[in-house]
Amino acid sequence: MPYTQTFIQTLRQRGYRITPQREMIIQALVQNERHMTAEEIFNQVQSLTQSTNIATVYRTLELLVDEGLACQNDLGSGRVVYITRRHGPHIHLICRQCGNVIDADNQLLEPLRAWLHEQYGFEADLHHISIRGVCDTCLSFSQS
Amino acid sequence: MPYTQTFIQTLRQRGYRITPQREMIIQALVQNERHMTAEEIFNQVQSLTQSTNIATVYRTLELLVDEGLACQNDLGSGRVVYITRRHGPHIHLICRQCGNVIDADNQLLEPLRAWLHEQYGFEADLHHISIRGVCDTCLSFSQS
DNA sequence: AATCTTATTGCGACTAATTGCAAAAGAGAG
DNA sequence: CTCTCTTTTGCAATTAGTCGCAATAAGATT
Repeated sequence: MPYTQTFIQTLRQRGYRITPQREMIIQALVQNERHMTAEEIFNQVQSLTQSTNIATVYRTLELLVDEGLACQNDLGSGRVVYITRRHGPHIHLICRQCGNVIDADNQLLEPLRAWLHEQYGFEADLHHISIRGVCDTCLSFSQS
Repeated sequence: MPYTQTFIQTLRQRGYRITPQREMIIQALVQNERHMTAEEIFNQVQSLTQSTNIATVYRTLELLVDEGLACQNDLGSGRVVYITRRHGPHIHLICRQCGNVIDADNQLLEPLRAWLHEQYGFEADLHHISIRGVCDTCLSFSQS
């Protein structure tokens, strides 16, 4: 609950209007503390009140991402997932053969981030990054 | 032309059947030597023969990606683009505010690739990677 | 509390991409 | 060349996500 309020205060301070819809969407995302699809969030909000629309969920999530409060990730499931930035940063290694997702440590990204900033003035969002490839298991399969 | 044939031979060797549709799709992708959407490829193939379907284009492109012959990238335009892996590797820096795409050098990715392989046995596909963030111009805007 | 301005919402239409399934066709064997 | 087996295709339906626009409602002002 308190973190939900922090979220809402931040948005208010930045000049955005706080609507019941936005409150409920943020609450769903904060309380679950995991990757969620827009539809999962929509269903949770829907169970509280009928007056919500999937388009509003998408728009609110887009706002949170744009404001740097949430991360958006395509984990290859055919649906984009969202999570708050409160969650510790990590790399998602997505196997393009079996579809498995491995969570890797992201310490190696620090030099990359620094370099991109230095060379291109680009503030990279490496908090939750997805990298595609082939996993251990699938590699040994194709060798045998 | 010769590279198209190399492509086709590789697929044949791996047990895939070569159809006129696949040949034309591969040819379009190889000859253009740039990022292309599925629809662009479809239109080019369509101009050669009517007997093609957009679903086949998507399925063929998916095959090329799975077989490591092409790269798939979401550059934030709302449409996924494809390019052959013959093209030199690089990083796409996508600004989440203005949508601009900067092409960066990818030399810094080598240590990351080596580390992912060592630690997780994961063969990362860092050939054409997309990184989201905020660009130079948009950063200085928000500061002023 | 009433009014005003403008951001936000809901709706329906639309787009990009995927999927299930029957029909078509590639490639190997005879 | 024909037959057979299995992959691939085309089609139509479906899904995830976006967009334009009129109606609604935050939040500031009085």
